[in-house]
Amino acid sequence: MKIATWNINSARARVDRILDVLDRHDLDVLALQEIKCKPEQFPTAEIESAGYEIAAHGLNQWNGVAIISRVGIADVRTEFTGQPGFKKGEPAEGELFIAGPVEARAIGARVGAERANDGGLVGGIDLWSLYVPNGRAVGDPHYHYKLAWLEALQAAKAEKLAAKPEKKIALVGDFNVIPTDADVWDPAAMDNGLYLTDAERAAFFAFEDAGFVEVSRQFATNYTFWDYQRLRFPKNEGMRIDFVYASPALAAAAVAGEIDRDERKGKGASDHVPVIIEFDL
DNA sequence: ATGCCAACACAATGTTGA
Repeated sequence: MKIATWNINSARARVDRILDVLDRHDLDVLALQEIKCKPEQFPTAEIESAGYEIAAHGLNQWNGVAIISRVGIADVRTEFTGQPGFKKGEPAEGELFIAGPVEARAIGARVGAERANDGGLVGGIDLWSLYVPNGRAVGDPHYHYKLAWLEALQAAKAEKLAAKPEKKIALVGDFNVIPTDADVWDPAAMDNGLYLTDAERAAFFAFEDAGFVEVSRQFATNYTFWDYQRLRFPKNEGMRIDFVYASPALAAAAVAGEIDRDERKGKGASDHVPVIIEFDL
């Protein structure tokens, strides 16, 4: 099964690129982030015509996540257990951010499963398409929201994995964290060190402590994001912030992978490129 | 080469992102 994750930066503005990536890489499943629309605005007809089913979650023009699959989509969830929300404003004394409505930053579904006679699902992967909050600036309420969001995700998924260690779980998406200094062209260029702080990195690597394995790094070394500004792509001044965490049972099945750097070329590219993993399933 | 920010809502700019 071939799975990819891609921060698309508007699904409506890049329908042709989505269709091209599905076809070119022969993808079974594509997890998207930043679809920037509501489900009813999503380019459903075009993608269904290519033979895929869609589960999309978007509340407004911000954020939004989706899963596209030609191997089935079942048991769709639009938030994870304990997912924090956010509200603008000055936090009260002793608070780091104001809890508010849960944003459209996570969608989970079982893909590639069979339907048993009793109606239950057998096999497949519990796949989550995730768009981690950016954080805006170190110390900003959005930054604390980002850390809380990652910690809540890690806690929720660590619990699931501990309860069923043989489960195939994939946590894929835009983590908005630069895990090591090798994952950015110049660590000193980052505003206030955002994406690089010890707290962000600890939150990122906590998934490993829970048993998850980041499976893209063994197959690919290049960046996944290049800013639109300042010739970042032609100069290859990028960042690696999109990842595929797999539970042990799933990670063992990873046989190939790539980061589709060419997808950043040309007019109308997203600022992120797809990260693709093939599982022997 | 791959090229100098883009998408959205809304109706001129403002918000957001990384």
